[in-house]
Amino acid sequence: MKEVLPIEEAQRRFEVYLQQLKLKKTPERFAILNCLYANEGHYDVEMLYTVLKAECRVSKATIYNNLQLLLDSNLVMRVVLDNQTAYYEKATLRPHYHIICRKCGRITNIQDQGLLNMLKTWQTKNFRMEQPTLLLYGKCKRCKQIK
Amino acid sequence: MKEVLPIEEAQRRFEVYLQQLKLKKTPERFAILNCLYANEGHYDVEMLYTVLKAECRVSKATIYNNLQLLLDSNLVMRVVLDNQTAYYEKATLRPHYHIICRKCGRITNIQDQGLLNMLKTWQTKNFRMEQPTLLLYGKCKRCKQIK
DNA sequence: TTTGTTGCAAAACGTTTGCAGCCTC
DNA sequence: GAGGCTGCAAACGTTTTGCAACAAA
Repeated sequence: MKEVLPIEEAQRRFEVYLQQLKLKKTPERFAILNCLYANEGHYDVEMLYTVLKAECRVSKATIYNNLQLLLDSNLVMRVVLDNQTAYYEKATLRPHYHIICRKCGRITNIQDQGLLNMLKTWQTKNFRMEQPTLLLYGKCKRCKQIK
Repeated sequence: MKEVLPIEEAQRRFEVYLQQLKLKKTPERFAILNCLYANEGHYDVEMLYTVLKAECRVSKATIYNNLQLLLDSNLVMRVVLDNQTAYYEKATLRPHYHIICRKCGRITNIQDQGLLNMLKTWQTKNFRMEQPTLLLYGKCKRCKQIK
């Protein structure tokens, strides 16, 4: 679950990626990367904007643009919940899925090799599958108790 | 996969549901129900609006309002894809999951008791799970050939 | 007749685009 | 210095809300 690149390595790879595409190393780009890599958890654009705004001058347009860049570089992942909001998190080295509490909204990552294997054996001749999106909604321990 | 209520039964249940909540049986409400039950497939609001507009006078606000009602009555299901769009379909009697082709956008329903069972055994003491959302993105047979 | 429902328009969001000025390289 | 990148504001697309007119019960 903690299998993510160290922040310095992520930065280095992002530099290489930008260089390859002849794109510029702007402070805003690294601010977004750093925010996601320095923290656990899942951020929507609004949350990112709030956090980043506190430490530097940045606009939402820039955040949107650069999140796309970070997705393309595979350093960041995106998950869309059934509230139609996109959340961003640092990429994990192995696939993971999400548990979402309906009550408190908390998003937790889970990994399960058995499940992953099962899904892999599922390849039908009619469909070439990408990494599956598995969202488990429900109530977390804490919220279960509150009832 | 074809395990859905006959349209007449769905209508009857919707009537009962409306009655219980002392809501009115408006033609718009049944037009939406009928559209989803008379057709296979997954409709977003825009598609529903186009179809319904052709056969009767209806506004999008009404469609939005009544889709919520149909969801609450469990006669209609909603799935949100990673394009952040909500799609609506008639409810199936057993859980199903979705295969989505990245190329042509086609959404196909799948059922798998083995997978369902596996997910059920997954109940952790920390989480009470609702029906899982499983989205399988990839390329369908047809689009695989086009390459 | 009563009350919920409708269509329309406006508002409220989230996201994208256009553009003048700025900053990497 | 050139071209990409930024912030800002406007545009855009989707969903919600307010309201007067309407229709189901």
